[in-house]
Amino acid sequence: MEYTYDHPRPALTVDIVIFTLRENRLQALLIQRKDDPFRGMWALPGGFVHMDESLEDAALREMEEETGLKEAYLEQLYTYGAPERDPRGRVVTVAYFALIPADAPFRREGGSDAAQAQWCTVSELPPLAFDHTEIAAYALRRLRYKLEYSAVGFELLPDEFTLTELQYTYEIILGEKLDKRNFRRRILEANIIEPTPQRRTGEGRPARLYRYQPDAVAEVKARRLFP
Amino acid sequence: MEYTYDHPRPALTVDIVIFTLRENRLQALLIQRKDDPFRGMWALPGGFVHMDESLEDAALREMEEETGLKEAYLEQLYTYGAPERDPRGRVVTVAYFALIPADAPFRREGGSDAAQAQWCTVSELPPLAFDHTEIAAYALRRLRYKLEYSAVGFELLPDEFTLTELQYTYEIILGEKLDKRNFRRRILEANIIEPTPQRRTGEGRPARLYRYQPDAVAEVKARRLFP
DNA sequence: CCAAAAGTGTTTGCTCTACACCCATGG
DNA sequence: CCATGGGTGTAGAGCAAACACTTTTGG
Repeated sequence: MEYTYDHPRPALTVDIVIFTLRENRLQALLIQRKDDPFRGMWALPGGFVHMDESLEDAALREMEEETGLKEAYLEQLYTYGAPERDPRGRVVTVAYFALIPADAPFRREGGSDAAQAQWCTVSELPPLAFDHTEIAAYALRRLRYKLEYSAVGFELLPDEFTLTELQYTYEIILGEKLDKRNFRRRILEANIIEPTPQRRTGEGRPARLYRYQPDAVAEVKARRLFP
Repeated sequence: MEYTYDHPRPALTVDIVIFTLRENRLQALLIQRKDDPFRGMWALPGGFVHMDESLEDAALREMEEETGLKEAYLEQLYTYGAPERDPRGRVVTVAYFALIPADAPFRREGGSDAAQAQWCTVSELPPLAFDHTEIAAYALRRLRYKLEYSAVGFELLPDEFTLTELQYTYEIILGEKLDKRNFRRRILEANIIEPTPQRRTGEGRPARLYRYQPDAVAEVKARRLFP
C-alpha cells in the first residue's frame, strides 16, 4: 500500500495525564471544558499536534500552556482512535502521561486560554469528557506497573529527599503499606540513589537526604523493585 | 486548548510488524517499495487510516491485504511522529505487531497492489525504509518481553500443539535453550493450556496434544513465566 | 527526659535452578 | 530390539517476607 496525500485526514491531538503528589495524594490535572460538546465537564489537558513538532514536543507544549512547566518525565501511553470518540468528527489522540515533582513551581489558574484547571485526586476523578476516563485509568495502571520495576517514583519528588518521603511516595501510588526495612534495603541495593552530606531536620531524629543517581537509569530491572 | 478543525493535519498511517514461525525461525513480513522515496528498499506493510475505521481495523485491513488473513493476535506498539520521518511530508504512524500461527493459510505473492512481499528472519533484516528498522526492533523487544510474563507464545502455534513444539517456540523467540522439565512444570502449573485426548504420532513416542485455554486469559502474571 | 521519627539484621519459607533416567511407539 | 523423541522428580541455593528494638534530635 503506497501512501498518498489527497485523502481526508483525521485530526491528530495529544492528551496528557499529568500526575503530581499534593496533600499526600496522587493527583492529576483536569481542565473544565468551556464549549460543547461536554461543556462544563472535566477533561484531560491536550490539543492539536502542529505540523512542525514531534508528538512529544506537542505534549510538552500543551503541558507548559497548562502548568507553566517546561520539563517533566513524559511517556507515551497509547493512541486512541475509535471513529466515534469525538462527536464533532474524526479525532485520533496520542495519550501521554507526565510526572511533575511535588515542589515544582506550578502556575495555578490555568492555561493560555484561561480555562479552569484543577488538581484532582486520582481515586476521586469526576466523570470525564470523551474517552478520557479510560485514558486516565490506563495511565494510573501504567504508573503503578512502572513503579514496580523501574525507578520512576523519583520523578515525583524534589531533587533531594529522605528515604521515608520516598517510601510514602511509593505507598501513596501503590495504595498499600510497605515494610520499612525491606524498602530501604532494596532501594539502597538497587544503587539508584546516593546519599548527600545533608540531613533534613525537623521533629525527631534528622533524616539523611538522598538524591537520584541520574547515571543509573535503572531501566528495566529483571525483577520488580517492590512486591 | 480547544480543538478546532481548520488546521493542516498530519497524514495518519498504520504500520504492522507481522511475526510468524517459519523454518524454525521467527520471521517478519516485509514489502518491497516500488516508488520513491526508498524505491526498491524493504519496508513494513502499512497504509492509510480511513476516516470510518478504528486504528485496529486499519491494521487488520492492511494485514488482510498483504496476507489474506483476517484474524490474528494484534497489539498496538507505539506511535511514531517525528516531523522528518517521511521525506514527503508529515506522516504520523501508529505501529502494531501481529502474531500469526505457523499453520495459517498465508496467501503468498502479496498484496492488493501486487507489491513484492517476503518473509524475513528477524535476526537478519535488511535495512528498512523510513524509521521501520527502529519499529521492527521495538516490536521484537516487546514480543520477547511479553513472552516472559504472558501467554502470547500460543498465538504463533496451531490450535493444538505438543509441549515440545511450544518449548521450541519459546526458545526460538527468546534465542536461548530452556530446561525441559522446568519448562513443562511451569507451563502446566500456570494453567493456561489443557490436554486434549489426542496424541501426535511420528518418530518416537507419541506426544500428548495440548490446547490453549481461552478462558484463562493469563494476562499479566505477577512473575515472569520464564527466566 | 520525653516524644517523635530515623535507622538497622536475622530467621524462615518459598521459588528458581540444575540435573539424568525410564517410557512408549514405529520400523 | 533398537532408535527416537516423550515424559518425569528431587535436592540445594538464592531471594523475598515477616518481624522489634535502638538511636538521634528538639522541646
